[in-house]
Amino acid sequence: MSELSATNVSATPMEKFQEYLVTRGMRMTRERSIIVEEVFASHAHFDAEQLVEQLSRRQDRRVSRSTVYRALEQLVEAGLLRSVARQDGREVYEHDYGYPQHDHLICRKCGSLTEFHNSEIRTILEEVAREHGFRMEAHRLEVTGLCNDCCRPPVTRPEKLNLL
Amino acid sequence: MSELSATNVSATPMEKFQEYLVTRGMRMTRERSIIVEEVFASHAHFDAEQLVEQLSRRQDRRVSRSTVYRALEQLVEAGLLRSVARQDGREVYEHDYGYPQHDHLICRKCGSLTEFHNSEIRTILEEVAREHGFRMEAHRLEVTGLCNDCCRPPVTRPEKLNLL
DNA sequence: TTAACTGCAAACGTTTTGCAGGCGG
DNA sequence: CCGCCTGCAAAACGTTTGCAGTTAA
Repeated sequence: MSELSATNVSATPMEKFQEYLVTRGMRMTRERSIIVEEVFASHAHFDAEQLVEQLSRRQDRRVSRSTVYRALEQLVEAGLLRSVARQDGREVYEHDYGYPQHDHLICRKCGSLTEFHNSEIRTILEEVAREHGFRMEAHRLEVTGLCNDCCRPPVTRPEKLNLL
Repeated sequence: MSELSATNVSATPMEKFQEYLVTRGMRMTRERSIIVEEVFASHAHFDAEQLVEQLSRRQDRRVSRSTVYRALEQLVEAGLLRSVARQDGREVYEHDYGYPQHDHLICRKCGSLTEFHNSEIRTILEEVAREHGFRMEAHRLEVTGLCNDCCRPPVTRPEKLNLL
């Protein structure tokens, strides 16, 4: 029962981060708590730049870019966030903690990021890892192509109409 | 039969690149051919920096960093290379043309990159894409964790031997 | 001949870092 | 009060780009 804290799955992100910090002699500062609050206020994908901008609109306190980058690294390490893709040269993050495992369809044209869930993939990867004596910790699967909206060919009209 | 060149799968990488270039009014220069030669001389994964360094050791001609970056983009576009992962902030490339589809196990400790093949994954992704009306063009699957060698705990010797 | 290509150096955008002062526990 | 944390500015990093001269076709 002494391991309860280590396996507690019902804690809030803030509590989980707190736990991560204290077990490493680190501190829950005002800046870190603001960042966690902001990050978990919505479920959207985001990159460092977007987070910096969102934070700059808050009135409670300014958080510097450096602190944001440092916190993102810690949140990933703590298992609260994961980096899921790279877009326009920036790392894209999303909630990891308390959010079901999934992967992404990335449209190369409009940049849209669509989540999909398929449990077989994880099963296959576990088997593959076992075969290779590899201890899998995470995976990142980016499926690129054209989304439903961008699939439609650039021709505005079918050839048939040109018969006239 | 007029489409032979477009569907020719037995051409060498050099020939295929040549074809890509001419159909776009581009030219097969000395630099580009040296790069293709160097890239397809071995089957190892590499990044731009490594390629630049390899090329700098050649005696036939110096190829600038800019030209390397420009060529890498073209080789990916031509379907000869694909970027498979990102390591230490650098894009990692490997042969795409004439090489069976596969994914990678990436050790976060030693950085080793192990290929594995699993045809089910592709099948699943095709199905997922269909369900979402997504036209899949490619996928990138990075499985991170600890490789066989790095799995073993950091203890250098069993406690037993310390009994003496 | 001429337009695509190259090397150079400088620019670029993201991310990291050294440091002096601030502040949590 | 110790030492972790912050903001700042500057550095670092991989990559891209403008340009003037070079070269393939």
